[in-house]
Amino acid sequence: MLKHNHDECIENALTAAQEICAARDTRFTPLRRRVLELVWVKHEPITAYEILDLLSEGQKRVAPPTVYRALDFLIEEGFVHRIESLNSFVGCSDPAHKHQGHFLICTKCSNVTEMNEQSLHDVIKAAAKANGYSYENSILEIAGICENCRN
Amino acid sequence: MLKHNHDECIENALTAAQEICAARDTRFTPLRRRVLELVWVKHEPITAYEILDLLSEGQKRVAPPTVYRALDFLIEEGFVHRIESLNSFVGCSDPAHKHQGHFLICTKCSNVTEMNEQSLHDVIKAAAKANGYSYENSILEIAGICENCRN
DNA sequence: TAGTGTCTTGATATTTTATAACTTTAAGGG
DNA sequence: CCCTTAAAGTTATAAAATATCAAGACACTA
Ligand SMILES: [Zn+2]
Ligand SMILES: [Zn+2]
Ligand SMILES: [Zn+2]
Ligand SMILES: [Zn+2]
Repeated sequence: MLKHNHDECIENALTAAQEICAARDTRFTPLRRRVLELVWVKHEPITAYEILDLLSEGQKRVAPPTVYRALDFLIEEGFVHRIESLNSFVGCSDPAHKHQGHFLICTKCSNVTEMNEQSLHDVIKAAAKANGYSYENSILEIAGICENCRN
Repeated sequence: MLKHNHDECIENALTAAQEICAARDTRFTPLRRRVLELVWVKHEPITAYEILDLLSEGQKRVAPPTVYRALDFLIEEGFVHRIESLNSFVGCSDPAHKHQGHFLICTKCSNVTEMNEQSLHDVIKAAAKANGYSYENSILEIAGICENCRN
């Protein structure tokens, strides 16, 4: 992840989510907002139980369903993606357009880059069709070393 | 999965594994053989605990590490792939050449088709490079409906 | 404003998936 | 046969996710 103002980064994500929910008439409750914020605070994949720990700081410990339900909502709305190979979650870089995320994962620094490339989607859909399958969705998670870490 | 003689299917997988291990001087023990057989018996992804149950039939119940260690070996040797999105395991369709598996998963019948297409690998590697990442490995799991189930 | 239905969150318990750590057994080389 | 190492057994626990029921918040309307 290149240098950036991360506070602004978080703020943008929260504002975008707020607006999208208003437009869709879905409820961006304080809890959901807080969980989305926590997903963004760490600019890396975060696990449900890490979120749970952060959420519990300075108050009665929350239970797992609280976190999982909020994550379900955020994923459903397209604000968060799940990284299957890491049992973790990341904020979506393009929440305005619901989509399936395709990811690059750095095995050194754990940073994740989301690829929003139509051509990649097209190739994957074509592969499904070529093998006689209809296409519903796909997960693509590429492990490698990011540019920063190679220098 | 099209009609086929599944007993033969299993037998082929076991024979191939046996020969590859002999060539590599790795140990294809009775337990590992049995676990590989169980992975193949169900021509669908199978979970570690399903294997555990089958393995325990008619004898003292085996413990999880027994299964997970056998699976680790089989994956390492390239005889089995893990399906991340299902926490499950499938036999590899081309064990002679170690590789990363790319899969089509039918959401109706749960059948899985392994794609061994170089062009797909090339596109994925190119996507990594285009985003500044080196390539180590990748998982691609496409969900859809197979040809059989659509008819 | 009280009643009603729906969505959200809280709370408790349990299930599912996976690994750590240590012991015992088996295999292979001299 | 002795020694070393790899494999399998054993016990316990960690990590990830879900089921179920209760309580609260909210909006609609009667
Ligand atoms: Zn996204
Ligand atoms: Zn990196
Ligand atoms: Zn394969
Ligand atoms: Zn099918």
